[in-house]
Amino acid sequence: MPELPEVETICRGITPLIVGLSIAGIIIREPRLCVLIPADLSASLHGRTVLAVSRRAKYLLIHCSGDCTLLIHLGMSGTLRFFAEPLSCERHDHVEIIFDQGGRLRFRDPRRFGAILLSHGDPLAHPALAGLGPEPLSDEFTTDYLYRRSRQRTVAVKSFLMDQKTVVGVGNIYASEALHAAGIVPWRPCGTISRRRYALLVKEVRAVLLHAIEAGGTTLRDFQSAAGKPGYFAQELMVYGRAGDQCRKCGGEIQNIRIGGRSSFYCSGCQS
DNA sequence: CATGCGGCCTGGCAGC
DNA sequence: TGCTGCCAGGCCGCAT
Repeated sequence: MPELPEVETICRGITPLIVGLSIAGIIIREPRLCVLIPADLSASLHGRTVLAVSRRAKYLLIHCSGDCTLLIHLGMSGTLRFFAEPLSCERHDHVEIIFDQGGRLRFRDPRRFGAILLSHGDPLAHPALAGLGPEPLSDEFTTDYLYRRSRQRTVAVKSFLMDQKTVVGVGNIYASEALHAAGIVPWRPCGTISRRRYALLVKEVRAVLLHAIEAGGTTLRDFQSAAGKPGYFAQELMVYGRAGDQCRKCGGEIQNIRIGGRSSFYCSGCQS
């Protein structure tokens, strides 16, 4: 589910709801998601105040008092929702953070590919975050950077783009979308792409992500914001999930092939 | 080192 | 209706 726009949507959604609240406790029903055992996690968080919420790559960072940060990854199927009132929990409601002021943050993740980590000190130095590439919406993500990094490499440009060491936050949906917008066929070896085309790709990656954030993310099946609302970018997808349909730009037929084990969508009319 | 693939999990859906 | 197989937004570790 969640690529950068979805995580950003959650981040913006929960920030005004939980900043300033203090943590009364944490309920962990599925310990496999957490690196720390429940008792340790609970002890580490109890009594701390939420100072800020931010996003790095596809991780959500909940910054707490005492130099302690909760890192939450939503995996493929995770959602994070805030409830003002206690509600009975459902299947796959694995973790819940309860606040002294009332309200609770609930982490649901049917496929359990998500993770909850705890960082002391600088969260960006945490092993989960330390080796990641630049943020696509930052100044570090430039044509030169992508061009230089891709030289002498043979991986498909789509896999290159989805590699979180290249650039973070771009997953299967937005990689297909950005490559379509840039007119680049997804299987092209990344080392054979010109600087000029990378310039366009950088621009289109940024554009598609910003556009998706504005729409509140893409809801294919179960993504929802912290308030439980779906994202509206699905209706604006140009290629993802549209195999056999007409390209909205050129009328060609959208193709679906597998690259690096992932479904990849493109239009042979617009992309080369 | 770079690349490609299987595995981790469950649910939903198409096809029989 | 019910079963089977396949697919799914991510990422890690292993074999080549």
